[in-house]
This record gives sequence, C-alpha cells and structure tokens, in this order.
Amino acid sequence: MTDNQGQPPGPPPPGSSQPSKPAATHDPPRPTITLPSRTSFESIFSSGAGGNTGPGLGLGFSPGPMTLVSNFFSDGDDCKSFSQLLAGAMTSPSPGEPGFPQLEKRNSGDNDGGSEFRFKQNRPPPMFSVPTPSGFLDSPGIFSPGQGPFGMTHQQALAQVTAQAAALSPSFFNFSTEFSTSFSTAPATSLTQSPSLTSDTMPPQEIPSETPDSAVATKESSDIALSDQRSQPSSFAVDKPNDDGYNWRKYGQKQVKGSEFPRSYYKCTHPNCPVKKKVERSVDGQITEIIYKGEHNHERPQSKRGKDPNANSQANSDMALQVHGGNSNKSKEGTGPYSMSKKRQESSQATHDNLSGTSDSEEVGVLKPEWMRKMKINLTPREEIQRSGQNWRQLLHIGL
DNA sequence: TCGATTTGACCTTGA
DNA sequence: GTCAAGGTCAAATCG
Repeated sequence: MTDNQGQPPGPPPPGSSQPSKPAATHDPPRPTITLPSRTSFESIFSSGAGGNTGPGLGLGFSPGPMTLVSNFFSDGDDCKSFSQLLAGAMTSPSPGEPGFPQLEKRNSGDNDGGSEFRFKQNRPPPMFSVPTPSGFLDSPGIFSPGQGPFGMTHQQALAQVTAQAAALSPSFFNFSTEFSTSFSTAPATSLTQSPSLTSDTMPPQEIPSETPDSAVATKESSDIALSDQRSQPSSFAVDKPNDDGYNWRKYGQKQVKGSEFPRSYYKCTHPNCPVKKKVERSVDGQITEIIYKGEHNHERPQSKRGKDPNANSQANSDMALQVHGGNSNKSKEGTGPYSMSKKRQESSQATHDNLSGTSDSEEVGVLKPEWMRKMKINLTPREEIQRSGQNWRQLLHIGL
C-alpha cells in the first residue's frame, strides 16, 4: 500500500500533540540523581533495598535489571547501589495494583508469528504523570522533594542510573541495552530514555554513544507505549504509537469488545513489510496496549532522527530487546522478551524486528548470553524478569 | 496532488 | 451451522 518512506514524523496524530522531543532537549529543572556514595544513599534506602534479588521486595524494591546492574558495578564502585537507587525510586504502585502496566506475551498461535507481544497498561495512575523527567543527570544530587518518593519517577530514576552508569563505564551501555532489552519493553525504554535525559547533562563525548539510543529508543519507547514521559506529562501517545523508528500507517480502528478503548490497526508502510501492530489507547490518548505482529523485513528508516548510524544499532539493541514479539514460539516460555541474541543485537535490523515482534529463530534461544555469564548472573533472563518483574514493570509504567 | 486517517462494511476465525 | 468478535479492506475525507 502506500508507503511513505521513512517519513518519520508523520503527521502528529491527533492528540499526540505532545512534543516528545523538545522535552528531551530541554527540561526545566529536574531532579537529579547522583550516585552518592553508598553511605548517603544507603541511608536513604536503608530499607534494605540493597538486596536485590529478590522478590522479596516486599517493600517494592525489586532487583530486576537494576540488580544486575548493581552487580555489574558492585566491584567496587559507587554505583553499587543501583538497585537501591531504583528501588528507592520505585516505590510505587505494585504490580498487583490497578494501573500497573503489564507486559504480556501471548501466543496467538497464528501462523505468522505466532506470538504477539503486548504491552499493556491498565491505567496510568496519577502518580506517573510526571512531566519531565529528563535530566536527572545533571546534578549531583538529590531529588527534589516534591516529586515522588525521591523526586522522580521510576523511569527517571532508572534513566538516571543508567546514564550514570554509562558515564562510568561505556561498556555499561552495551550491557544495559542488552539487558534492558531482555526485559522487554519497559526497561529498555527506560534506559533509552536516559539518553535524552542525559544528553543535556552528559559530557559531549558521552552523548554520542548514548544519544543514539535515546533517540531511537525514544521512539521505540513510544512504540511500546512506554512512554514519553519526558515531556509528555500525560498523554504521550496519542495517535502515533509508531515512533519506533518504523513508519506505520493506520488502516483500521475498531471498538473491541470488553475493552473500553478502541483498537487501532497499523501496518508498516515499508513495501512488502508484513508487520502490523494493534494499539489500544484510552480515551485520553494514552496507549494502553500495543501488540506487534510479524517481523520487519527491512531496516528501520533512518530519517527520523537522523543521523547517527550508531543510533540505529544501539537503538536496535535497545529496541530489540524491548519487545520481542513475534514468534514466540521459541521464546515462548523461557525466552520471552529476553531471548535476544547477539546476532540480533548486532544487526540493526534486528532491532526492530524484535520490537515488532517476531523473529523466530534467530533471537530466541539465547537464554544466557555471555554477558550474563560474565556477570555471574545465574538467573535466566526469564527468572530475572520474574523476580524483578515488579520493578521493571513499574518502570514500564509509562503511565502518564 | 499525494499521502494519511477515518470509518463502515466485509471477511475470517473461533466458540 | 450459527453467531459474535476480531481483523482487514477500501471509499471518503482531511491535511
């Protein structure tokens, strides 16, 4: 059908008036997280968040990705308290609560990909409507009192942490990306966002590496409906859930029974690309659910953000991980969102493929990537996810 | 004029 | 075999 090649920004969908980008660039005063020396931090999170692993996070802390991260740095860095950081930042809605986003993968059993990935968000709780997150990096500091537990949303926190980590260790990003990806959308998104957040604060050099992610990721995130909280306080999504780097064309909309929200159907505009996605959004324009189907058979159009080749690759990884939709055959249980293989990560294409959800074989199957082994992560991605599920879910909560 | 979105109708699928 | 719901098509409309 019609494809508009690479025109990224399609006409702003109704409702999507929210500028997601501007925000990225400049944000007013934002809370910043600094990785304080453990001491101070710990005192803050003294609740034992340090822990991590666990599910135990009765408090709401969850180890999740952050845990891994912290492990990563645990060798001796200030960063050790990632999980703590997050944990602290995350004290928020718990999964069980209404309004919690849920990532679910289901097997559609259909031929083409079988499984669909859907990111579902039940209803954004008010608390998530934080307007601008961006930037925490800039300051060393402290969260401003007024915003959430720590002055920032989960995502913010995560983003910040990520950013910092990146700063500390370049390699981290790779890891994080991968990692995040494995956790499916949420994490990825969050991480991705960080770049934007960071960009202003991070040193120029750093930006390049991250920016790409963010740029792409950012888009992706929206795709996932994750959110763009950065600048959009509340409805980021509106009509174009498409900012995942690919171009989408809406070809239908329908009121789904059982759902108060209408479902929109999108197709990838790339010629011959079979990828489709269904997006459900609430009345406010908030995306409540996105389901990808199929696999992109092309690379993501580059125009959107422009320029950074890296952006693609990086983003890819990020995204790839984010939603691995498609064929869950393989990823079904054990692999879940996680299964992204290095191959995929490396290939920019893959990036989105995952997102779009599909791919069969290639990515799936790799439960314990090397990095995991290196990091001594014993849990399988899935396990990790499960254990940390709360956290990352929270992160996902894009609420708005 | 072109491309995207809207929207009602039609087709497919599953119970 | 029937019905309901989901998914897709395609003409009309809009920017």
